Amino acid sequence: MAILEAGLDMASQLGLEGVSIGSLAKAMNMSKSGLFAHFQSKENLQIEILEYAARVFAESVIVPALETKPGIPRIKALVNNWIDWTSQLTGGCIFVSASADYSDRPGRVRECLLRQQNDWIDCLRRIAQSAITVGEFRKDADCEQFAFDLYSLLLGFHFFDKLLDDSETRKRQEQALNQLVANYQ
Amino acid sequence: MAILEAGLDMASQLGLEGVSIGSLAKAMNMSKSGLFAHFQSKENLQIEILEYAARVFAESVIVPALETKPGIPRIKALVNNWIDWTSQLTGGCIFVSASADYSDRPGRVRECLLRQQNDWIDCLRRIAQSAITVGEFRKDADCEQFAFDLYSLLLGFHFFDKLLDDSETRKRQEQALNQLVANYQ
DNA sequence: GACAAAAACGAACGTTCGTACTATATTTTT
DNA sequence: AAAAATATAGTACGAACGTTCGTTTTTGTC
Repeated sequence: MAILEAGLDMASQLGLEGVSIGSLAKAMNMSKSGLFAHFQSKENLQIEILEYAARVFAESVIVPALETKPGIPRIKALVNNWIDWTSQLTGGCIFVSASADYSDRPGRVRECLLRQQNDWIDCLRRIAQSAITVGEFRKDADCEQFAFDLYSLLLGFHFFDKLLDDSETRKRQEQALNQLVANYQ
Repeated sequence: MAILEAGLDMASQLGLEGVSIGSLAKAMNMSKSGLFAHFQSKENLQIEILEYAARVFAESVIVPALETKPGIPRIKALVNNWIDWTSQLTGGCIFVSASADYSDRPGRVRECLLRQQNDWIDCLRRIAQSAITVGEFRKDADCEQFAFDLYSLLLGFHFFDKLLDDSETRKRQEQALNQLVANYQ
């Protein structure tokens, strides 16, 4: 849906909480009430934006990575896709900003986000597991720890890339990823 | 100032943008206009909260770490102080959430935050440098890279600790830190 | 105790927020 | 072609937003 696409773009700039019915309606050349009728509350709108983002994320980050050869190539593909995904969005990764915003704001939006992020961590863990299976990671490698390490790296990249305008961030990320992978071989 | 302390607490839960003059006044048992008179705009309030947070951060995270023996003990002290700082705040680290919120919101608040975060990265870099000086890091260790790696680790910890309620996060962070330090020895 | 300065107050400004109704087009189904 | 379902628009609402104003209360100094 076009509304959700515009909502996602707006949320990436201003955060999920910054998407107001009025401003989104204006961006869509619609009346407030006309747009509001599609969702029945702001909370529903936020959740639908989040779920739309998850669909885009899955098909542009996860699916293409899973089509790559398991092991280190798949890991690098996933990382590159993730970085492409964040630079595609105007403001930044909606899941990163929402995670900061909703860490202490109970409700259905938080629950939705939590479910999604748990799925994402699971995905990272499984990719490490497949690297073990094909023999590129040590047999006793800690997949949970790998998920923690890799997501930390991505979050760090996101911070340096979006807030600071450090031209060397991409190189830093590549070096960190190489070191990370080496630690598990 | 007591207002800034309450403002910092509120900002850690709701983000800097979520601190409204009215709600902060209510929390302080003051009138909106009485509180407003202290600052002359919301932007000023946000900046003063940010600078107050930086003062608290400096004296509770950085200063005690600098009193520790340079090298790995100082690094570990800094990390532990940082974690204490984040768990001290109700919601989460104000700098983390503000970095996500203001990555694409130009203005004086963003400039202030950017200055502070650059200082913080500098601090991480210097701590790596002092580890080289005392001979605990390789002579050719890349201090910039270390700052990137360590802050990524802290951001990752913050994410796992605040959003997910993963009881093993602390252990994951310790293991990642040990690995990180080992990579630079 | 008088007096100036600083701090807090209550009321109102115009705007935007999310939400609730009702009415009019547009599309789909029968 | 009629009927039903869907989408958009219009208007209004109470509340909260940041901000301004003039007034009162508190504080410190002589």
